[in-house]
Amino acid sequence: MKNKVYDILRKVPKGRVTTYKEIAKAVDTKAYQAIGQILKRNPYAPDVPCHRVVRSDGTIGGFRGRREGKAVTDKKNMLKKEGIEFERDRIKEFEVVLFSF
DNA sequence: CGCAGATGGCTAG
DNA sequence: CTAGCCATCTGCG
Repeated sequence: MKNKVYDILRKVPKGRVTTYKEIAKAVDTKAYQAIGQILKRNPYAPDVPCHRVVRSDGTIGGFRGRREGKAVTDKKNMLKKEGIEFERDRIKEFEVVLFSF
């Protein structure tokens, strides 16, 4: 199923983001928690833009868990370049850029 | 190669 | 706010 997760996530267009829950639903899995792990240790770094995945409330989520602050800035910068505005560590137009499968 | 521990986000009270 | 849940990932022998 994780394979599907990657596949789904790869479908996310530039400038859009998704939530762990949405992915879980898309892959027919209730363990959206596992998505966090998958993205954290994203083995498909270039194929799967894990930085486009956020929490259900618009926060970037576990991306700041380990590299407190530094990685966050990086992700935010990447998303910002794609046209996603950030409010601190939360997405501003989250509902707008939110991509539904 | 196999097992166990730990992680990560969402829901409910 | 805290605790629990499910699926996955990592480390060690």
